[in-house]
Parts: sequence; C-alpha cells; structure tokens
Amino acid sequence: MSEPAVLRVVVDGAEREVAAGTTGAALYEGRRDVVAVRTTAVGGAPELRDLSRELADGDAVEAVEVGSPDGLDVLRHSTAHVLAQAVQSLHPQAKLGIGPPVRDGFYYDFDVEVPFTPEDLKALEKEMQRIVKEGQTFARRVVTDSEARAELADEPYKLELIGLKGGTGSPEAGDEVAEGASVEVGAGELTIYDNVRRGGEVAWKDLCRGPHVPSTRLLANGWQLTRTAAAYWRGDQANQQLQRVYGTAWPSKDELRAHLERLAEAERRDHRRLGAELDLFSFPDEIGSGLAVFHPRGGVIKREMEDYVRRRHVEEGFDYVGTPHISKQALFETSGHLPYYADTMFPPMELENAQYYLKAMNCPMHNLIFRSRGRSYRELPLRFFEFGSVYRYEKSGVVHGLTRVRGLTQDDSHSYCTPEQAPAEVEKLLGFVLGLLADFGLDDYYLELSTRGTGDKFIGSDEEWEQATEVLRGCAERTGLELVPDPGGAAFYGPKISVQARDAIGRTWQMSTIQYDFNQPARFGLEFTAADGSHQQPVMIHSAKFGSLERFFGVLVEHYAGAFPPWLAPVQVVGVPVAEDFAPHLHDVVRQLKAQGIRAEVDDSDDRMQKKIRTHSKAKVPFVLIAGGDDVEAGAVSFRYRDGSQDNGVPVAEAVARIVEAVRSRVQV
RNA sequence: GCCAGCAUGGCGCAACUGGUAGCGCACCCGACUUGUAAUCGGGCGGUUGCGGGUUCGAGUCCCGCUGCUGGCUCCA
Repeated sequence: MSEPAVLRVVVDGAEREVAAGTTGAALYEGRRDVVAVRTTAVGGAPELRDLSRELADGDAVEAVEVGSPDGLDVLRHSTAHVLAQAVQSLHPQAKLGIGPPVRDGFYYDFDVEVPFTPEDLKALEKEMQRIVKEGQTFARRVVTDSEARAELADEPYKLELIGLKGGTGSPEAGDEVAEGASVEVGAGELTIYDNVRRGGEVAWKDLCRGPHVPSTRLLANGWQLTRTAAAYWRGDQANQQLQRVYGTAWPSKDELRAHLERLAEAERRDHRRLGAELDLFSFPDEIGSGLAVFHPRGGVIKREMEDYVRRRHVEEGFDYVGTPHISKQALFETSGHLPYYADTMFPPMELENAQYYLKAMNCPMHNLIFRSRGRSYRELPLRFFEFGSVYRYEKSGVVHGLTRVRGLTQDDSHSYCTPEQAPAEVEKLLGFVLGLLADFGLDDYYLELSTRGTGDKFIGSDEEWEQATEVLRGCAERTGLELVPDPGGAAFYGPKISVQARDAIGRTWQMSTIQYDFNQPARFGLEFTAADGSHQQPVMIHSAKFGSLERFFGVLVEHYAGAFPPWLAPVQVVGVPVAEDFAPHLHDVVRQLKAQGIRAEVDDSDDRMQKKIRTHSKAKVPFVLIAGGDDVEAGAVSFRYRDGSQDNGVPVAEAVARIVEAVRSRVQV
C-alpha cells in the first residue's frame, strides 16, 4: 500500500489535511515557543517527538510549549546534551553516563580520570556557549542494537544501557535501567542523535531517546552550570563513581535570573544561617557532628513546642511515661533492631560484662512498660507518650543542620490496641497530626505511604503486611491530601504513613509518622486478657507528631524565615522609648504584659531610637512598642510591626489585650 | 561511607607570585538621646580548625585528622 499524498491529522484538536511529509516544524512555523510535539498515533499512546519528525496519517498532534513541564524537560535535556558535547570536546577521554532533566535543570554523568574543578566548569560553560551560538541541529536517526554497539564501541556505559534494554524493550525497560536513563533508551527502537553543524558536518552524537529542541540556538542565555558532584553509576554504591555536572536551564535569561533570585531567597531562609543570626542554636565542634545545643532564644521555641505537644497528648488520652537513654543489648535483639539496624546505632559500650547501646528508638522500652503487669482489654487502647532522646549514627556525609542529626528528640507515642480498634486509632492519630501542623501554620506538605519492599529487610507475613497497609492507606486517602507511594520505604516491622515537608532549598523531610506494627507485640510477647478470659496479642501503632523536635524546629525556622508567630517568638514584645524620659512608661506596660505571661522587655540601652528599631527588626520581634511624649500623655503606646507598618496611640489596656490575644490564638502578625 | 570544595577574632570578610595578620558588625567604656532600620569617640579581642612536614621564613606549599558545604548512597 502506498502512502497517501494527503494526510488527515488532528492539530491541537482541530482536524486538518496536510501534505505527506509534513513535519511538526511546518505545522508550528513561526511559533518560537514550540519545542516539540506530543503525537498520538492511531492506536498508540501519546509520545513526545521532535519537531522534525514527519506526520503519519491519523496522527493527533499537540504543541509542546517550552514553558510547559514537558517543554522544560526537553529544553533541559537538550542543554545536558550540549554539556556532554562540551565535555567530550575538552576532555576527549570522558565516557558518557546519563543526562536527564531534573527539577529546575539537568545533569550529566561522566567517567573522567580527574574530577572536574570549578575552573573546568567555567571552561565548559564557555565551550557550551560556543556550541549554542553555532546553532547546531539535533538530528534523529534510528539504529539497530548492533549498529548502536558498533558506533558506541568507546562508550562502555551506553553499551551497558543497550544491553539492559534487552533488544525488543518492554514499556518499563527504561525505568528499570537506572533512574533517569529512560531518556537514553526508552521503549521500542534505539535512536542516536547527531549534532549537525550548519554545513551538514556531524559535530557530535549520543545515544538518546529524545526529543530535543530543534537547534542549540533555542537554549539562548537561559542556562548555567551550577555544581559538580560524584554519583554512583546507576545509583548503586557498589558501582563505579562518576562525575556529575549539574546545571539549570530556563526558556529565557529573565527566568534564569528569577530562578537564581529564588535560590538566594532560599539561602536567606536557610535554618542553619538563621539559627546563628537569631542566636537560636549551634553545633559546637567540640561536641561532635550532628549534635545541637539550643541557646536561650531557641530554648524558648523548643519549650513552647514541647509544652504544646505534651498538653495535646494528654488531651488526646495519652499517658506520659519516661525511659532511659541506654539499654543492654538483649532488648534491641528482642525488638529486632539490632539484627536489622545495627549499623545506624552507635557502637556499644561494655560494662559489667554487658554491652550497652544508646537507644535509637523508644518502642522497646514502652513495650516493657506495657508488659510490666497484666493488661485488660478494658485498658485498650493504651497510649504511652514521651519525649524520647535517641541517637543514630548517621553517616558523616548526610548530617545536615537540624534536619538530619545524630541526637534527636522524638515526641514518640505507642498505642496498644486490638486489631479491631486499629483503624479508628490510626484515624485519630492522623487527625491529631494534621491538627498539630495547622496549629503551627504549616501548609506545604504531603503524605507518603511507605510499604514493604523486596528483600529480607522486612519481617512478618505477606497477609499481615497487606492488612496493615490497607488500614493505613484507607485512613490516608480519607484525608483528601496528596498521597505519594513509597514502595520499600517501610520500617522493618510495618508500613508507615508519613508527612513530608519541603525545606527552603527544596529538600523534603519526613516529619510526622504513623506506623502499624504487628511484629513487636509478638517479639515481646505482649498480651492482654480479653472479655472471654483468653489471652490475646495487641497491635501497636507507633506515632511521632513532630517526628523529631529538632527537624520540626528547623522546618519551622525556614517556613517563617525566622519571623515566628507571636506565640513562638523568643521575645514577643520590646519597648523602645523615644527618649530616656519615656522608659518608665514602657516599663509599666511591660510589667502588665509579663503579668499575662508575655515575653516582653524594654530596651534600656544607650543606643538611639532608630538603632533600637533596627536591632529589634533584625531580631524579628513581632511587636515593637514605641512611646514618646504623645503616648505618655495619652496613656498609650505605638505599635511597630515587622513589616514596618505602624499603629500609633493605642491605649495601653487595648495594646496589652491585643498582644495577649495574638499569642493566645497563635496567629501570625 | 564515597567524590569534590572549604576552614582567618562571636558573625561577615581582607592579606600580590610564601616575608612574621587588617576591616566592618557584635562586645566593653565614655559622651549623646523627642517619633519609626545604623550618633560620635575610645577600647578589648585572632599565633589564622587540630597535628605533622617542606623552607632562612607558611594564613599562603605538602600529608594526616576534625568540622562544614554541595552531591551520591543511606535514612527505624
């Protein structure tokens, strides 16, 4: 059957007839913002294609604009190609890994003899600039496995990807090859892209699935190389370590600039920086990596958090308990932690012929409290709660401010209940957690459901896991929040719902957790006496609301950029007299505030007023109360808020009431 | 743990190709003090993370350790 001369196609929803041989580029001529097309062939799934691809009869085609998520991916991946070309131009011996788009940019991995330096990065940017200016086109070419092997004989990593793809290629093959590698060898046929100069000369080529922007010129000035790092080939620690170069890429220079400005803003919010500036906490080298000390101002916030969550636990029917920081080895063998997690526990200390471990978790000790006497079904659900100090030997490279530490405080609870009670208990805990987040003003988070993975890391039967997972899934889904699956991310003893929050620099951190555990009750031989006199095993629900007090603290600092709502602010009110003579008036106001439990003080220093305002603005004090002659005469004070706005001549009684109410209601001001 | 980079008074920075450490803020002292983000003057403070080496001489070069930063792996 010969090709028809006229093709019937659908372009952005509208039926059209075009001549055979028409390309996407022809359809969108003059549309500089279109970088690729999304084509749905007859009977096929939508697929991103180069603009240069010819249409077939019956194709439905949509424009992929550079600003759309797919368009940005195409742009960023194309930039990665230019980077790779630049690297091989300056370092001919470099072997290619993979080069996918990532959030805000791209990376490309290389095997090079000598790791890249910052100077190399500059040289690479220069070379990339040259390639971009040349306006090379990306030309797609379908090859067979054996052709690809012949052409890429010098590229061992690409050969490996071809091998992994396994010839025919199932739809999932790309995903299983390596994270990000689907951009090189996707489903179906293998393709090589040639970078072609104006004169038709092939400047460079790479095994790649595409699509790409039509010409390197489209990359314009919207990209930048950002950093270098090492990365394991195919993400496996056992593999060769490659050199990764990260970059960012945007449709225009303005958008690049805006991105860089966002990064600068994130840096200003970084809790490590604000922690030092606001005198909240520090990490003395003398104590050790990942071990924080809280200064008086940070201590206020920490105590407010503790007071809040302790009170809330009691209100929710938890019993406050206490357990030690160390324990003999056998306890953690019983719990299963030692066989499974010994390498993240600090090494033991030996005394009196016994091995003592710093505890990395509280549950085993709570189990002993449960077991300390006979338990009745009437007591269930029985809920134990404490601030448990735990120590985990986190690898040196992962310690990070307050969000990844080696010594942390969990607001840890364990609910012991019957299997029948478990769903309601999980529901209750989830409601508790979400209410807590709301009270702290957190809104940027999502839920994650961590389930059993493959391997022998997980204990218990499939049926038990299935049942526990379904209980958690049902509760999580009923919240209506975004729920992200996390296969293989469960604890060894059971599945988990967690709340994931994003920090200032885009990293996500696990905060609140709810875990369903049917294993430990069995390992500890926990039982209760049922109504019929029989002895039965409870299930336990682990839950941490903040997760780690330290991590939650760090996320709060970033969330508020250090400008805490009044109820959390270390200093809530500072009085600034316009001149010395008016200080007594403010002392009187502060006395009234303190009587209401407000953290208030008067700035009696001999700085001038303007300097005092600057000082307390920088300290992000929520209420600065200013008083001069007018205020004293009127029995009033003048508010200055953190945004610089003023409210002058407020009667003292009203001012006090206003502040007390702001603290009580936990609002932001 | 792996790769790379960094490490100067409390904080932020300076010190040409190696020649015996400077500045601002903070802090202390004194003077000043009338309306919303820095008053003026003076002073204290570092042997340049720790240990070793090269050199006539090291903050500057080399090695080891500790810590930090960015990734990777990991994360109960």
